[in-house]
Amino acid sequence: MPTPARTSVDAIVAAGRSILEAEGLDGLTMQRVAAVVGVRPPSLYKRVRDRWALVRLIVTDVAAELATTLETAATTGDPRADLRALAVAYRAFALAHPEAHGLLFARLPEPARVDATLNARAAEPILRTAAALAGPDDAMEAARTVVAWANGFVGMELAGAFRLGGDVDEAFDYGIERITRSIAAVESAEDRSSLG
Amino acid sequence: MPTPARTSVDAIVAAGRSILEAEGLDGLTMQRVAAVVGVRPPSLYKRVRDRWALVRLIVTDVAAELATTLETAATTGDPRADLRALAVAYRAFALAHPEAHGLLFARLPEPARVDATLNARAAEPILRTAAALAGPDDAMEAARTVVAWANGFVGMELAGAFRLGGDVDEAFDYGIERITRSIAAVESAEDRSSLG
DNA sequence: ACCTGAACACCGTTCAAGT
DNA sequence: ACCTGAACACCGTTCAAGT
Repeated sequence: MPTPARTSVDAIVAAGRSILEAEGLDGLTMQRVAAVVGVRPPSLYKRVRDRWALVRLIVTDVAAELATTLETAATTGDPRADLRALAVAYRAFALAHPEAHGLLFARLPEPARVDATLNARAAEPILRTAAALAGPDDAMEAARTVVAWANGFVGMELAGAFRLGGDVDEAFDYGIERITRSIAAVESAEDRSSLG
Repeated sequence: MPTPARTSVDAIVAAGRSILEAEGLDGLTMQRVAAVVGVRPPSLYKRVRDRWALVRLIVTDVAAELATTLETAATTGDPRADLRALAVAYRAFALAHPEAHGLLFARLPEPARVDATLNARAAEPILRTAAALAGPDDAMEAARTVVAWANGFVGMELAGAFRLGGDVDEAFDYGIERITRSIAAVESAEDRSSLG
């Protein structure tokens, strides 16, 4: 006799994300997840293969949310303004979901790695903006430079690595401004005057 | 009746580092460490408070090694060449010790966090070089821009995040060159000609 | 079909008892 | 002093038995 489902993959992923954010990856246990969705731990294995598969589902969820956030962040049409908006949106996302963001770029075992196409979707707005700024030939290198900087910046911020004083917001502003300038194929008038 | 010590903190840390690099943080268990150093797990608690304290000792060891590596990397006296040398040395260190490097910037629980003074020692060569290039007023922001970029770049490289094709070495070269140029207080002659 | 208790292998950690 | 076996609480995972 069939029994009605008492939970769902969506509920499990949602519970997992909230536990992850509250207690970190170590706190994300199958037992905690089961307790939150209201089943016994063995029942989770009807929906997800194992804990790493659950982590993969969570990371995928986070990556999709980030991709959507970035897609809606670059809207002005001016590549310089768009690049700054992308960096600001990315940083805000990371600070709002520190554990989830950490997982996005953590060294995870193969079964927890997110699909490459999703990776591409999140990268697309940056790649497009970088191409507009640096020209098609340098687009990939320019995009990687921006992404590496932004990723490293918020990663260090979240890891508490900026411990030598100074204003972190100021360093962020300085960074995005200099990097934008450096990957631009042609200097703007302001660049020349401020460099003089 | 006193018993001769059968292991040492140094041996435990060394074993821990080698297990970490071979099997990742999840594989770094007190049981594996005990087996490698040749004692039973409870004996480890005579030398380290708990597993996170051991992680802290390991991270401290790695950070000290990185600091020494960076200190000996910037030697030409030319800040542009030194900055590139620092970036190259940092990347080589990270690629040679991927798990250890990952730990260096991971979101670790408080008891595993490394001492701030060691942080400062590792940052010093970069801060000095950035100051020579960007001037004293922008030194901190410039150093943070370089460090964020380098850290993000190798972090993404190690996490397998560069999956859209293109040459990763080329992106690294492009990045360090553009960032160096962008934080320099005064343009060099080559900058002007290549920007023209 | 889905859920569960029981079970197994593993882990971190404590502690009394050994030398 | 240091080391150990035994023990406890916890974890991931499997599986036969329930509905």
